[in-house]
Amino acid sequence: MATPKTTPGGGAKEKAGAGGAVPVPQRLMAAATRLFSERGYDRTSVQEIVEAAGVTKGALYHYFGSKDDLLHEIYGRLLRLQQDRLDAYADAEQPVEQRLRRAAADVVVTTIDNLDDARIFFRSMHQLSPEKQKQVRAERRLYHERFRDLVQEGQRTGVFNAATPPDLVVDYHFGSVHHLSSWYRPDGRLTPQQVADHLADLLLRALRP
Amino acid sequence: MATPKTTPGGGAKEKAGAGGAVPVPQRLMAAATRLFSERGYDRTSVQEIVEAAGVTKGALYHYFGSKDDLLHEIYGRLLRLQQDRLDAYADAEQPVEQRLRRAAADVVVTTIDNLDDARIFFRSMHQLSPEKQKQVRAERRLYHERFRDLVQEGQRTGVFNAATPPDLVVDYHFGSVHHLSSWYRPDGRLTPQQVADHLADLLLRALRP
Amino acid sequence: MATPKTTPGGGAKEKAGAGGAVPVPQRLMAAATRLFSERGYDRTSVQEIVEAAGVTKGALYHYFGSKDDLLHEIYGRLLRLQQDRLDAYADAEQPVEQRLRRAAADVVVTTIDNLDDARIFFRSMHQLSPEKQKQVRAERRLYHERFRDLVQEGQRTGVFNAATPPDLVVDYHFGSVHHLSSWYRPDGRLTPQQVADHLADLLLRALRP
Amino acid sequence: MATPKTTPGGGAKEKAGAGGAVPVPQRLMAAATRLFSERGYDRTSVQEIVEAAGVTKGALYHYFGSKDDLLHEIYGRLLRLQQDRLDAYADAEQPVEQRLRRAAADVVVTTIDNLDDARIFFRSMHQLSPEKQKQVRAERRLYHERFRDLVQEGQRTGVFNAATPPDLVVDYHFGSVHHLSSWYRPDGRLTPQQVADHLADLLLRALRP
DNA sequence: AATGAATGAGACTTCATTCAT
DNA sequence: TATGAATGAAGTCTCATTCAT
Repeated sequence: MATPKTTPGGGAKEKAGAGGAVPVPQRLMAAATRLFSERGYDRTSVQEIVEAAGVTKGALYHYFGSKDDLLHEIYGRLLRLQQDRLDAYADAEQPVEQRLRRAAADVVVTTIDNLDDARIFFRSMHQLSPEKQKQVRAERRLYHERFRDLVQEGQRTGVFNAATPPDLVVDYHFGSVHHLSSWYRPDGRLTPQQVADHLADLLLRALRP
Repeated sequence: MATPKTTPGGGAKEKAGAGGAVPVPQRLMAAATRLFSERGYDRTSVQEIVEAAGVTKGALYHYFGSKDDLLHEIYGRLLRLQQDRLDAYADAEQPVEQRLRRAAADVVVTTIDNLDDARIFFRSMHQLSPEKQKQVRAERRLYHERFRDLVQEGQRTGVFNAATPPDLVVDYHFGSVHHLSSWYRPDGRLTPQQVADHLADLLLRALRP
Repeated sequence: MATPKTTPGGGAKEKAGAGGAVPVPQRLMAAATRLFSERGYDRTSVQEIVEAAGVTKGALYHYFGSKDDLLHEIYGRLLRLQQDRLDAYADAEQPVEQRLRRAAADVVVTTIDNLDDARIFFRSMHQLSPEKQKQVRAERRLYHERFRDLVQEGQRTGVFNAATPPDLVVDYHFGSVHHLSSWYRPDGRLTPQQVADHLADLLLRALRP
Repeated sequence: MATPKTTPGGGAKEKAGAGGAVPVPQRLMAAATRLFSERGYDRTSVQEIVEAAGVTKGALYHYFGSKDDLLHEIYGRLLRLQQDRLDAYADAEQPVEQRLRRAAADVVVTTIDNLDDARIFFRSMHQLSPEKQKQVRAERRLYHERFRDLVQEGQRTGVFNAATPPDLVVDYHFGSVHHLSSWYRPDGRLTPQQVADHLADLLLRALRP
């Protein structure tokens, strides 16, 4: 694998002259994200991606080792984003109740803001190559555990109802987060923030002692 | 299109002589269900299905109009099952609190009992042909509305907290139901009934006034 | 892999009506043999093979699992032929001198008669998949050993000069056999039988005590 | 086409400062030789060659006009070497019997010492461009004829058996030389010199009157 | 009721080579 | 002297479906 295949889009070399020209790797990622989200990974051909990005197949394979790699990059982008945000909320100096509420609401807003990524995530994960899947799952587990620790802390300190196993509580909340990409429409009645507040409320109410 | 393609497996014509032989359409459905669940709809070839069912391609196309039809049948099977059960719980003569709790728990157990069907449902819906997808969505909406009406009834009568829009409550719960196929393992610590009770508890607690 | 992929061309079902129609698998083998010999395995595309055979790519992959399989079949055909003939000569009731001479001459004639197969054999063996290569090598080794045993027998009984290790004698002779496909031209001065007699003479003279 | 493409590696311009650094053209030739021998010409990509040599594609195309050129260079190197050695042996002041024996043995040792080159030679010649192939064949013919003249001389003077056409004798011997790259292993029981002596013995014995 | 040979379009990927820098 | 992004053609193989039997 040639060098550029590792961190596509990392460099800042843009086409001279065209001030706002978006670099090829980014164009490819954007096209792939939209298409994967619209019609699914398997139903999107490499040909369609490169046409949408305005490049040739050779260019795609210059930057990405495989179609699978594109999917992996999309995952990585979302995972890093969400992990960073969760860490920030979890590390805050606040009562656990507030930390959990904010983290729970934030992941909803972030998911809605990146609804294409999210839809791809929940729908196409099993289409990743086994080894990449393993890697993604491992990162996902870290995220889950961080979230679970918040629940656990609240239960231990008596702030939350301890009747439900904390792992199950996390899956409960993330079920509703995953589900967002199935029903949320940007033109619907509720803003992302409103949805987030409602879902966080439901979670916190469910955890009241 | 030959006659049997309309309601495959409906008739009881089994291979003469072989008392317990499973009819071909059922064998095909079972094989397709397992394979679609394991590796996804697009990654399962018709050839693999017929091999797993022990028949030939001609036989499949004798009973089903297309690969797509198999998927549609799996959906129909699950949808009918869940709609029937929900109707029974919703029509019961009990306080709305109990009716909702039982319906919410039951759909969890039913989903776990049919985890392959459920996984296919949440993962491959967008691979159905547009018209079949429309039909499935319409049936799904009926189901959703029936469930929502229970929530609404409780909110109207003051039994449930009315702070959250009832549609959102339904999506909240069904998010966690969909998510089951991503994490539930039959060999895990919790039985289906225990998971169902926990999730119903969380829902009911979230709805406390 | 579907059934027909195992022994292509085994069945005798020919196109009704066309009395002398050659079955598809044979047509494919013949086209592949000619093309592989002419321009090498890697330089021959599947497209070219099916065009030469007058069928479609789908048909090729119906009968053969891969391009590699075609090559393997060509090998199998030649190996079986040569092994059978060597066995017949080696088992004959004759002095070892005559048995070796006849076997040595026969393999020359057979090689010339199947010069395309032979050229493919010596040129493209390393393009077989590793496991098929292993299998071919094993069969080849049996052939080599059978031939070597003849040399050894003559050396033990004093009929042949024992100065050279018998394995080396075999490689010596088969080197010249392999080389035939590099220089022999059907329109040259010597008939296959004449070449065979000369090469067998050289071998036998080299083995004189 | 830039100047250096004609005689790559001929100049002695090495990287200033790095005393023992091997010049780029040589590094490329060495890498190509190893890879072509290991996996064949067509199966070796330009990318692999430049990676193995530690340079980039641009560098390769700076020194060589094409991938094909690399192959041609390898041929040229071996051909020049062998022609020079044969000339030396053939011109020696010795009885023809000794001159032939020494030449025959020497080509065996030289071939074993350059087994990668030899393997490439006998396996990938047909992958050269037609015109380069013609050129190589012409040089090869000169070599063959020089060798044949030795045989002929011996036959004319009665030192060798004249029963076999001299061209055939040459092909006979060179068949076994070509074949070396198929079976000789450096870790085997026989040293290059021993193999050479055995093969020369066989040839000379086959030529006894 | 069922077979299985055959189709033909389209899938992902590789690669030698060029060219602006 | 050397880079490496980009090309574009060609490569092997898969697959849902049809149809004569």
